[in-house]
Amino acid sequence: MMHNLEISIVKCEIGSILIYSNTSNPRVCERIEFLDDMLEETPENLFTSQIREYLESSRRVIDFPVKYKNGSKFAYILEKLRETVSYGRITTYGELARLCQTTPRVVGFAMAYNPLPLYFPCHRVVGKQSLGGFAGRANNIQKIDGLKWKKYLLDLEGSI
DNA sequence: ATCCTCATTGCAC
DNA sequence: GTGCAATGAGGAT
Repeated sequence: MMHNLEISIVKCEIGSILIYSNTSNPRVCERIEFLDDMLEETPENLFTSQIREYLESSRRVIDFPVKYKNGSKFAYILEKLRETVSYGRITTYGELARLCQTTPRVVGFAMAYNPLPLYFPCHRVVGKQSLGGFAGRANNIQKIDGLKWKKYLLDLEGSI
């Protein structure tokens, strides 16, 4: 399942961002996760520098090489999100669902399974009446305060 | 193969 | 207000 992945770590105000990349050529990012704990940072690389620039507000688009399972409805929804909702903007589950010809519920599911948050900016998808949710984990069993991260990212982008 | 889980919304009563 | 249908994919068994 998780065979040859290397973990890079960037710290921020509220915790750590974990970047899982493969070790083959070319190096691509396969997963991004959030952790409430403050971990030791790893040496700088393409992935950590982009994340750090984003956190310092000098970068608005994460565009390092990634790999994810495409061709599914979920992947389509994530791709549509990435191409239509730019930095500092937000949308709702319902709006994105209309754009993708599905239901808001399914958009929520797609966000919950997002393996590459920040690259696919799922934090910019909010509920009609509330902020909605935020899992912040693609696969691990760590429990984090997801909403705290969603608010942090939206605040960073000035969307509050 | 079956069951469960997971970040929603709008409409009917 | 409450109830419910719509409805992808992954993981466990």
